[in-house]
Amino acid sequence: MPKDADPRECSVADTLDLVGERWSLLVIRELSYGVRRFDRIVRNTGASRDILASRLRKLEANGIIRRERYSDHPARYEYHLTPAGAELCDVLLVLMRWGDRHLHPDDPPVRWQHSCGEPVSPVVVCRHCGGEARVGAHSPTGRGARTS
Amino acid sequence: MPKDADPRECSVADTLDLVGERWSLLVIRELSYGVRRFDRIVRNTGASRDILASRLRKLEANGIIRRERYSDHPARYEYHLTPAGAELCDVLLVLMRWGDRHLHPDDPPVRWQHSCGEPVSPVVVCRHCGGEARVGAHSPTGRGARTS
DNA sequence: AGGGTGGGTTGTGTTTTCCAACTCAGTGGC
DNA sequence: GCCACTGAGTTGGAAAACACAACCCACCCT
Repeated sequence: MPKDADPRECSVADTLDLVGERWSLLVIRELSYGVRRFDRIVRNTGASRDILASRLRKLEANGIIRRERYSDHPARYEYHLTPAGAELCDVLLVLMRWGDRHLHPDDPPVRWQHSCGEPVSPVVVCRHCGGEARVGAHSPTGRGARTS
Repeated sequence: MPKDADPRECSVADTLDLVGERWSLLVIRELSYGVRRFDRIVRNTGASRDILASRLRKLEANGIIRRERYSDHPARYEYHLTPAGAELCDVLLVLMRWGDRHLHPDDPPVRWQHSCGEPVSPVVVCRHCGGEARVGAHSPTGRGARTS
């Protein structure tokens, strides 16, 4: 951190401290697809095995994933999302939507079917009024709200 | 990339290639707060100056931010979100909500006031039916949809 | 006995990132 | 004129993160 830094207090930054390193969100993506085993996660993400091992440890330490033994002798584990981890799927969905729109406008690599029968097309809305929400639409308040 | 890797085709991964490096999303956060100048972004994010310079170049090259000269002699620039960049604010909002819930349950560092008068509390919904959307609720289809 | 799978760890490089210090062209004070 | 300050970077050297093949161990199958 440079000496002249005075970082904004911010939940975005704090969340990224937990899941913002390379591969972490892709691990969560794999778990959300139902892929639970080390080797499969390596194959599907492209992360190297040592880094993946360390990411899994960190995510587990922070209560985002849970390790479950499915065999003793030899010890074998599967990884699952905790409820807190599952809430991060929102983030994936919004990232996916941006990439679908801006990087694959004609053929999204994956579609999720929503319970309404349509492919999911996620929007972020205000839970109070249902209107679209966007950072910057109005002014922020609170400890981290400085605008310069 | 390990030899046995066969990474999933995925818009999440492709989006993270553009904005997933450390500091990139915090740069976008600062621009969304109306902070536009190099030194202020350094101060508010805590990124080092060289890394910030390289992130700004990359984001500009990918059409997420735009550089605008506000002084000649000496040349001085401000940074702005492009429309594509502004759409990434959704991601920030969802990350912020997760951090507010799980890391600052009692006192969120920042609140955004929505046009309805309430503080914004973002939810991700399906644009077709308005119901809550979540990855994993139903099965994926498409080129990147394998579940093992 | 030989090969394959699962879940890692180790050793050894390569690449990023960090941070202070420096630059260069103005601006404001006195 | 002289000094300090600001803005927007760039540079050099050290530290941290990352990559990748190779190894390990214990089962399982044939």
